[in-house]
Amino acid sequence: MGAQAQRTEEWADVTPDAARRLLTAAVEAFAERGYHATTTRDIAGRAGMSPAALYIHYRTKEELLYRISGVGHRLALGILRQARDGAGTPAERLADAVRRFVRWHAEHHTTARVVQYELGALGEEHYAEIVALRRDTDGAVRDIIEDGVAAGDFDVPDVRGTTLAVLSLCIDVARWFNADGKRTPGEVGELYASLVLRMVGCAEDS
Amino acid sequence: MGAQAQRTEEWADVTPDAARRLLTAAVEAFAERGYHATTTRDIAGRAGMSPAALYIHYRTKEELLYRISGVGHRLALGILRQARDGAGTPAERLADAVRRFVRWHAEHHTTARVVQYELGALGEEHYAEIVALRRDTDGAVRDIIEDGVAAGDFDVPDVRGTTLAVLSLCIDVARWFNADGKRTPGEVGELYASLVLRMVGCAEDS
DNA sequence: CGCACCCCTAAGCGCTTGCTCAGGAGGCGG
DNA sequence: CCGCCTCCTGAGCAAGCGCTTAGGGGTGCG
Repeated sequence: MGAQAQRTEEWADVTPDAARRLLTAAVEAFAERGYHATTTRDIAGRAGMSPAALYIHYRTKEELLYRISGVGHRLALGILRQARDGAGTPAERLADAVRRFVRWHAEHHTTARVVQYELGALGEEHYAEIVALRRDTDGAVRDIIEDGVAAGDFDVPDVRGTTLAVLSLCIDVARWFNADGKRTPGEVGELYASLVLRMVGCAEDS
Repeated sequence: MGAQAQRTEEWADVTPDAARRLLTAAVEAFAERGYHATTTRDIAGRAGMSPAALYIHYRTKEELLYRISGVGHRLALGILRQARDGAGTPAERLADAVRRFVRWHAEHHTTARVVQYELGALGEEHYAEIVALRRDTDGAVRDIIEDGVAAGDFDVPDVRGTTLAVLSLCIDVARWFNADGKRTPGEVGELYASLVLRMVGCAEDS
């Protein structure tokens, strides 16, 4: 699946068409240069429109970031919750969560970069809303690890610290992953799943 | 040791005094807001000077970032090389490297944030120079892991991937670490050292 | 056809940005 | 006292910023 197909799928429910084109253009630009170094003229230009067209669909440049951040965070949270609530042993569910979470960060690394590294540019209220989503993200991973500890499958002296480390490890994939590199998103997900199982002292590897 | 003492120690060899004040002001500002969102007026203001004073000591705003990035990368590389070339088993040396690398990222998290997350704002030539330093950083960690594998102490199927993951984990400390939080830099370093030993499949924990 | 509606553009406003430049304050050798 | 050197400031320039406004063209409905 090409990047184009990914994008239209990821933002499929954004209408009208021009608003979606502006959103995906903003994702690209923010990921490449960062929010503050991106101009509204650049975004509009990538979408094939004049700078003024942006303000018909979005009130400010910050609103674009907020929309992107919201969609991305809800998607990431959904992935982790689905893994947490799935069937299988805690080890299987943790591996599944990491595999899919990492895979998303690699496959959609442009979106993920904006989602994970540009939240500081959000306005105060929007920032607070996003931070709440991030707490839920943390909670989902912690739940799985606590299940594993309770079942006696994991050996984790510091649950909160280890949760933080696991999430940090996965998130940082968005920073270094390069689509032209030799690792596929699936391979990175597999590697990371096995590393994380080791981090929680899980007896058997999967 | 307070943040002030840390700063004067870290940048002790920058002279004259005004140039050092501007550098530390730039570190603070870049870490808080990011390079592009920081104005030269803000930097000069924090250093207690007029905007024009900045250009007596530095040719551009980018040169400030370059200087900070250079000092930071050389410091980080030094920490890892010292651990690599030290005495002890590969496990001891890897744990030492992670402990001190993470500790530095936590203690100097303002500097580290600039060093690790703002390199995209560097000019082309400066960027290439810094990327070379980062390759050396990767090499130092890989050396230790390869030693452990050769000695039969580590079980690492994918050395390059695991090296990448270990460094990524440590670097990301700069992003989330909060000086007001309940974990001290030393505690985080200790936790991360034990997690990394598990990642490399090291038989005994230290 | 007439007209309202939506989507878009050309032009530009007010402001901030990185950076420059002429000149002033203070120390120091003669 | 002078003249020089170092370090710094006040004022400001050209360019680029986010965003606004007045108006044009296409489409669908009566």
